[in-house]
Amino acid sequence: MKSPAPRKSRGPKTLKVDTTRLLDAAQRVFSENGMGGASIRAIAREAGCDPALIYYHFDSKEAMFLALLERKMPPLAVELELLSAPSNTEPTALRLWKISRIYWRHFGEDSGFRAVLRGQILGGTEGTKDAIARHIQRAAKCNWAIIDQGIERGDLRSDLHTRVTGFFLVRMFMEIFDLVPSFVERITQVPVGQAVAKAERAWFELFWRGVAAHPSKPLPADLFSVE
Amino acid sequence: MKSPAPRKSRGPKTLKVDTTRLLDAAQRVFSENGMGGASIRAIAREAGCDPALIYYHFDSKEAMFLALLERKMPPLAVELELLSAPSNTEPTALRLWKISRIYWRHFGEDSGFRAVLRGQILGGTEGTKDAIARHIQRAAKCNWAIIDQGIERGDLRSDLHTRVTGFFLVRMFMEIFDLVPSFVERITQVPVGQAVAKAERAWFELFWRGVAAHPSKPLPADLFSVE
DNA sequence: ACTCCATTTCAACGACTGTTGAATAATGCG
DNA sequence: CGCATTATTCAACAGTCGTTGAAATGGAGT
Repeated sequence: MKSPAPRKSRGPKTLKVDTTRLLDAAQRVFSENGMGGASIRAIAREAGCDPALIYYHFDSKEAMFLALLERKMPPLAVELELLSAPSNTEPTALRLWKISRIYWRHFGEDSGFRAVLRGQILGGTEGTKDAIARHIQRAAKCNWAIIDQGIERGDLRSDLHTRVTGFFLVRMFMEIFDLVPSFVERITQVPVGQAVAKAERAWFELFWRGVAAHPSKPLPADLFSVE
Repeated sequence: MKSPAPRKSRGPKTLKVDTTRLLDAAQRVFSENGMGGASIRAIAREAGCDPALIYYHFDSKEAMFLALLERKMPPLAVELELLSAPSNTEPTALRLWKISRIYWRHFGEDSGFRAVLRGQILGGTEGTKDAIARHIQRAAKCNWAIIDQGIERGDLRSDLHTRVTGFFLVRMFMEIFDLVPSFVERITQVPVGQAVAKAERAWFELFWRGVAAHPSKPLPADLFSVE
């Protein structure tokens, strides 16, 4: 005997499912499942509603991704813009390290979202790629400014190519977040524990020696305790 | 009036479709479309046969990917093992640079395949992840050996962490191959042209300053013309 | 000539995808 | 109360995917 189809009641629920709640669900699903498993149906399940409801709030899946991007990226850029203000006279090494802390706070635990972002940069629609580029450029300009100011202040080598140097700094941090967990477990057989944190510091020290005008001068003592 | 279904003849064709031919097709499709677009049907189309034939030669799509991996990785490892032999007395900087040339020869133009590999490392089945880890480890050991020998010979800083340093060197080259084309076009608005080659050299110079025991000693003059 | 085997195609299965149109229920307003 | 609006669900469409079982074909061996 089949039970007579326990249909959910239609019409507005007491707990309204609005745009924000859908984006929260989308973010969780993206973060955990990455692009592959992030289907409309999975997001709807996470939000506790029907897949069709998503199309009441968004024009398409792509539009939802863009809305999520619009929600996640500007706060990152705002922090970076604050850090990169020319009036900021903190040591250049500290500012560069803070760049990575900011990226960590906004993207560190979102490995799935990073994977989606990467996938869309490489193979999204033109509209999506343009939107991503605009957001990344806004953040990247801050990194470039910090590097340029570092050169002007005599802290960084004057023969650096600003843009490619910024790319190196940030991308390697992202790679560490993404891949070190897998590599540590399966390839190096080093205890997982603090592997990511150790790799971050090793990378920053290497980077600093590579870009500093006077690499033998010691880094600020409490640099790596900055949150 | 529908034409009477121009069926292909069954049975062996004059041009036999064997394992090699299927792997060739798979490699082309992986390279261009990445994992997402690399369906069994697309590979079959590329090989000029029916999708079902693939299951005559391979147990599953995963098995085909593993076979492709088995065909692509060992030649890379062999080249690296030759380069990392302790009897090799070439300058350490040259050996490190040659590492990147080897990776370039084997993976440089295979952006789709790199993407697939990355995806499988992060989200493949346990069997696939193990197989990939075995291959990567074999190659990575060579890089570690070169770095260790560089330290012993006094060319590299003695406080380097071998494994993480090797990770940095290779991963950044891969990132450059993958992302610089997109970034150059959409974010930096620098002419594309030789951007990847320039980034490669900028990265190697930064890396070398970061790891060398005496970074002020000039690099071998003709380093970057090595193929 | 007949049989057997290796190779190839066909047709379908079930699952999943993004998306849409219609039906339905709760709410706010006059 | 009646009505329009808003929020929600249902059922389906057309497409893709990996995979499978059965049928067909050509050639080799006897």
